[in-house]
Parts: sequence; structure tokens; C-alpha cells
Amino acid sequence: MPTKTVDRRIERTRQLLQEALIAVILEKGFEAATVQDVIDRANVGRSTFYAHFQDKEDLLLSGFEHLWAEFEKHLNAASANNEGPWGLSLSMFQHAESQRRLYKAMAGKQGGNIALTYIQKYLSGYLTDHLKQQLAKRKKGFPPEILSYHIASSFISLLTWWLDNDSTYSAEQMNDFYRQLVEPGVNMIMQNG
Amino acid sequence: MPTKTVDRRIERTRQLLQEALIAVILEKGFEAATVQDVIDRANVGRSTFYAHFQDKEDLLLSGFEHLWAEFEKHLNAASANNEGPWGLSLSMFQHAESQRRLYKAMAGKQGGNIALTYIQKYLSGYLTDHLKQQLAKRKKGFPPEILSYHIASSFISLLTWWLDNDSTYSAEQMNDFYRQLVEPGVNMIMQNG
Amino acid sequence: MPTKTVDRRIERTRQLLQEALIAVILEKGFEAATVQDVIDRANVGRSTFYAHFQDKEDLLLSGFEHLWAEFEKHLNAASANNEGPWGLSLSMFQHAESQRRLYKAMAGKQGGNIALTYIQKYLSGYLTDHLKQQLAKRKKGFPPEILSYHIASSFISLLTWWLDNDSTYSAEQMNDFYRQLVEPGVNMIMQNG
Amino acid sequence: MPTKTVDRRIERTRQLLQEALIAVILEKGFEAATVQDVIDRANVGRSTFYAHFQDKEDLLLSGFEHLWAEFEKHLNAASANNEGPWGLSLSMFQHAESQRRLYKAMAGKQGGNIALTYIQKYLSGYLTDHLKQQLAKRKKGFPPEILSYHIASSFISLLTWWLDNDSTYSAEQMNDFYRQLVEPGVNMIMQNG
DNA sequence: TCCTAAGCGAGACGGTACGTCTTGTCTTCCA
DNA sequence: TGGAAGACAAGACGTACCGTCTCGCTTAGGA
Repeated sequence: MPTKTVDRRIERTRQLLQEALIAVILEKGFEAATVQDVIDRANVGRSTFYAHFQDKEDLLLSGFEHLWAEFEKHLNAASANNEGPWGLSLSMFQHAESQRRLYKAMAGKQGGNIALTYIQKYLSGYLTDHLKQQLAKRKKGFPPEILSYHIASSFISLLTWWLDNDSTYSAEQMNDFYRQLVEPGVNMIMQNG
Repeated sequence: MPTKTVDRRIERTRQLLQEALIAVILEKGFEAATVQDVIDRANVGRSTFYAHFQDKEDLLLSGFEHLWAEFEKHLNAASANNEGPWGLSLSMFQHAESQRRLYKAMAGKQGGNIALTYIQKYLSGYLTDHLKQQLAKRKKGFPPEILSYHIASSFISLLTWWLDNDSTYSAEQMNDFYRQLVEPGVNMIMQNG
Repeated sequence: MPTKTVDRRIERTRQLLQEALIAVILEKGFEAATVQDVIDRANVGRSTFYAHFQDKEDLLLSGFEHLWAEFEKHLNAASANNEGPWGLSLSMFQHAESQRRLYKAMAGKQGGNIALTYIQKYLSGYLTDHLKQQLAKRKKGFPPEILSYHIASSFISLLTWWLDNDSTYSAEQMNDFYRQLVEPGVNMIMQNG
Repeated sequence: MPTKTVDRRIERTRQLLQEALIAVILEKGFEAATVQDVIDRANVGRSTFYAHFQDKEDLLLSGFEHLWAEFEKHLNAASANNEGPWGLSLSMFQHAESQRRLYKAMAGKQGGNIALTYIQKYLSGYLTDHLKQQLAKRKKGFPPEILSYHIASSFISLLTWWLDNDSTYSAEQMNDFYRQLVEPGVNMIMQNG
């Protein structure tokens, strides 16, 4: 059975462009980065860029999706210790620690909000699923969408802060801080809703 | 000594431009707004725009500063009930409620991050001053900059969420939610630092 | 009565561009000339070019129309001696002689065929009007459109040859050659049609 | 010794491309035709095109050379009646009549000037050879290069007119028109030079 | 009440980046 | 292993904004 073989240049070009974008973002930020900056650094023709990606957002997103796929691998590999929201946040801090460069470009303030918006949505969805049952029992409780939103955005705030300040705290320390800040409030709400 | 009298047209033009920018932001967002959009709506010449403002960021900021001055008036007027961090946050929710249109344009996701960055800095500064003494007593406590950052960014997250979702919760309710979410964690840290 | 005043920069820019185009055509030909070549030489911004002209054809045509207007002035000034087709052709040879540079760029093989097509149409129209009556008398004569076409295209061929070969023949000599070549055939046809 | 056999695919590919080019020229003209248009219509890869031809001019020229070779066959076959300049022109009108499609693409205004330039040169050369002796006798005569140029370009003008207007005149009629227009002037010059 | 400096609209201008298109070369894969 | 398919670098195209500028007109405020 003849497997359709792919031209290996294609993937190479995509990676050159993704790497070039990261480099440019770290230099001057996502907004200020121009397509010309990226293709110059990648040594790639203008039309080649547009053959692969619609625009620089699309390019960033493609890189993010790759990073996210790796994160999910990491998550599954460590699944034993990382269950529940606090396990998930720890995993993400750890993954960010091991891919600091990429995370700074995508989730730092230099990056656009594309990646952060994605993460926000993912976490909110996860939390809504996870807290649904407990919240359902409450009669006239705390608005669950606000709760989910807060847990997710607090995490993102801390993550961004960590990345942008080149903080030397470890992933585990950051997750501890996160839990100390957020968990008490959440627990209060879950008990008294 | 002759008092230098100011041409009243100047202030009028500035306001026309500020209002036009707000309107355009609410329609298509700050990023997508062009100077041409703004001056068309304000019926103002291009060079007039640049005579008053460096660019659209500058224009937004000028409007924000005006809004902020009004907030401080509001804050002082209600100072009796609004002391401490939770009083400050309540004042801001209330002010946002009374100026919903402007807040949506500046602090909603349609606005840039200029205003939010400003608020973030202001709150962090306020909190650092306010919590400094208590935190100073702790020996090896929780990092104060993270604590301040969290309290401020949680507030901003809720405010933005409130504005963007056209939520019908009152300012007082929103502040309650905010306290329920954030206060327990802060108290734990302050006691055990 | 207030005459609508025109911004003098506009005409200046148009002329800068027209002159730059002529220069570039003489260097590398109309087809090879790029908009970038022209605006670089004219020290004009790209968008300014497109504010004035649709494309380089439009620019050439605008210059040609100006040249043509001058030709008509020249024609009227010398109208006494230049009546009839052979007077018209003499006038054009003379005008070309006095504006050799422009004619080379527009009617030489370096120029596109825009100007030549225009001249061809103009001459054919003129000749059709002029020969109509005589030809109308013939019963089943020579096709008049072919006759007009021949007289016009022969003229254009000679003109182009003259320009491209930097020939030293005078305008009057060229017109003599033209008459010697074309007049006998025309006369035969007009008599025997 | 094995006779070098030519891969029949090669010739087939060349013909596919030539035919595709003709079709595209007739649709949108030579200038507007792109290599992509041609290879799409020929169902051929881009590199294949460039393996056979330098560019679209080269391709057109190759087709023209083939056509020209056929013309020469036609010329020799009818040589008895077609001697001298007026026999040559008749032959070409006849050949154009029998290959109207190809001639329209190459010698019509849709085709570039490549073919016409070639024909012009060929005719000028032929005429120079043919008229040389007679002109040599004259002392201070009419410039022979102008005479040759005129005879050739008048022919080309008529041919192009005929093709572009889908005229129903026969080749013989066209040649008659051509002779009526051009011969008298030439004869006058030859007698009095 | 007039005069004059300045605010202003209108918009031309030089630039820069965009996303598209075409060219001619060069690499990869397949028959 | 030679030729077809098509990925690629290069660069021109026409459009959209930007921030600067020049131009006359209106108009406010001091004389």
C-alpha cells in the first residue's frame, strides 16, 4: 500500500518559521514583530510564509498547539501525582519550567494573548467539569462561572508573573503559592454555598 | 499681569476625540481602531489629532486619566465606608457601575491593556504600602510581591469579566464575590507567614 | 468670486513621476520598468504614486496626453502650411524632432504600445473623415478602412524607425520619404477606386 | 553504433506546451499569460516547463520556428508562381489563411512582438538582398534601409489587421490590396532614385 | 469693532507592512 | 537513476495606516 510520502522540506520550513517567530517575540514582542522580521531571520521567502500560515497569529498558534501537545504528554506521564486542579496546575508550572523559552514567548506579556486565551478556556472547561457535581448540590450558591474563571485566571496571572520576572522560584514553589492563595477561598465557598 | 487665556476650542476638540475613540473601541476594539476611524467620527482633521495626542494610545490614556481623577473624587467622597483594600475594591466596582460605558471601553477586553496595566500598578502599589507592615513582621513568609500581585490581578480579572459579560450582579455583589474568593487565602498567609 | 485653489504640490508630484518614468523607460524600457524604479527616482512614496495613478500605464498615458496637447498647439500654430494628411504628418515629425526625448520614450520600441495605439486611432479617425467624401464617390472601390489603416501605420512605422535609429534625417526629409512611399499608391487608388 | 533515439515523451511534452500556450494567448494575450496558466493547461509540472524552455518567449519562439519551417515548405512547393517580393507576400498571406489560429496567436495583437520582429527581420533581409542591385545603381537615391523597412512593415501591418479583424477577404485579395498600396511608391522610387 | 495670532479641516506626502502573485531554481520522490 | 512534481527565495504588486507637512479658513480674544 503506497503511503503518500511528504516532502521533508515542508516541516523544516514550518519549524524554521516557528523558531524565528519565538526569537523575534522575545526581542521585540509579538505585536511589534513583523512578517518581514520573521522571514528574514528564518531565511525564508515571503510567499513561502504565506503558503504555510495565514498570518503571524496563525504561526504562533501552530507553535502553541505543538507545545500544548507536548504538555498533554507530560501530563499523562505524571498522571499519578497530578490529579485534580492542583495537580494540573503543578504539571503546567513544571512544563513551563522545562520549556521556559517557549512559555515566555507565548504566555509572557511579550506574547500576544492568543495562547493565554486558549489556556484560559481550557482550564475553565476543565474546572467546570470538575466542580460541577459539587456545585450542583448547593442550593443558592456562589456563581460557578465566576469561581471557575477566578481559579483559572489566578493561575494564569501567576504563571505570567513568574515568566516575566525571571523568578527563581521552582515550579513546585509556585504551585504552593498558588494553592495557598486560591485554595482557602475555594474551600470556603464549596462548604457554604 | 495678563492671565494667559486658553482657547476653549482646544478642550472641545480633545473631548470630541476622546468620545470618538470610546465609540470606535466599543464597535471594533482598540487594536482594530485606526486614527482615521477616530477623526472621521470626531469630524476633526488629521493634523489636529496629532496636534493634541501622540497616537491613539496617548488619546486613550488621556481619557483614562480623566476617568481616574473622577474615581479618586468618588473614592474620597465615600471614604468613610471604603477604607482598606476591600473598601477600595468596592469603590472601584461602584465607579465602574456608574461609568459602565467608559469602563467597558478601557477595561474590557475590547480596550487595550493600557488602562488595566495602569490599574494593576496602582493597586499593587497601594497594597504593598498597606500590607508592608504586617508582612514585615513575618520571618520567612510568603513573597509579598506575589501576594500584592495576586490581590490586584484577581480584582482586575473579576472586573473585566463583569464588564465583558454584561453581568447583572451589582457592584456590591461583585465585591462580595471578590472578598469570598481572595480574603481567606490572604488571611491564612498573613497569620502563618 | 473665489476660485477653487489647487494644492501646488499635486502638480509637482505628477510631473516628478512623469519625468522619472521617462528616464526609466529610456534606460530599461517600459515593460521592464517597475513602479519601485519610478518612485525611487522621483523620491516619492509608494502610496503617493497610487494616489495619482492607477499603474505605470496610467502614468505614461497621462504624460502622453500632455505631450499630445502640446502637439495640437503646435499643429494649430503652423496650420497654414500643414493642411491635409501630409501637413499633419509633417507637423508630427517636426514635433517629434523638438521633443525627441519624450517621443523616444513613448513612441520608440522602448515605450509600450499605449502611445502608438492612441496615435494610430487618432490618425485613422482623421483620415477616415478626410477621405470619406472622395471614397464615397467610388462604386466598388478599395476598402477605405484598409486605406486609412495603411496610411496611419506606415507613418507610425517610419516615425518609430526614425526615433529608434537616432537617424539624422530632418523632420522634413522624413516627411518627404513618407510621401514618396505612400502617396503614389494612395493616388492610384483614389483615381481608380 | 546505436542511433541516438529521442524519447518520444520529450517531443510530446513540447507540443503540449506549445498548444497550451497558443490557447492561453488566444484567451488572454501573450503578455497576460503566465507560465502557471500554460503548465496547468498542459498538465505539466513547473520544472518540466523550464527543462524544455527558458521562458514563455522561448516557448513561443519554438512554436513559431516550427510554423516558419512549414511556411518555407509551402513557399518552395509554390515557388513557380511566387517569385519576387509580391510572390513572397502572397505565399505568406496564403499560409496565414491556412493556419489562421496559429497566426492569430503569434502575429495578432494578442501575441507579443516576438514573431512579428522575426518576420520583419526576415523580410527586410530578403528585400535588401533583392533590391540591392537595383538600388546600387542609383547615385543619390532614396535610403534603401527605409525602403526595405517600409515594404516589410506595411506587409506586417496588413497581415496583423487582417488577422485581428477576422476579415473575410481572401489571401489573394489581401495581397492585391498590399500591392496596390505599396508597389506604386516603390516603383517611383526605383525609377527616379 | 477691528486685527491678528492660533486653532482648525482638509488632505498631500514619504514611509512601512501587508497579503498576493509570478518567476526561475532546486530538492525530493517515484517509476 | 532520470524526469515530473512542486517547494522554495526573490521581489513586484496594489492597499492600508502611520505620523509629518502644507495650505487656507475661521474665530476667539486683546487692542
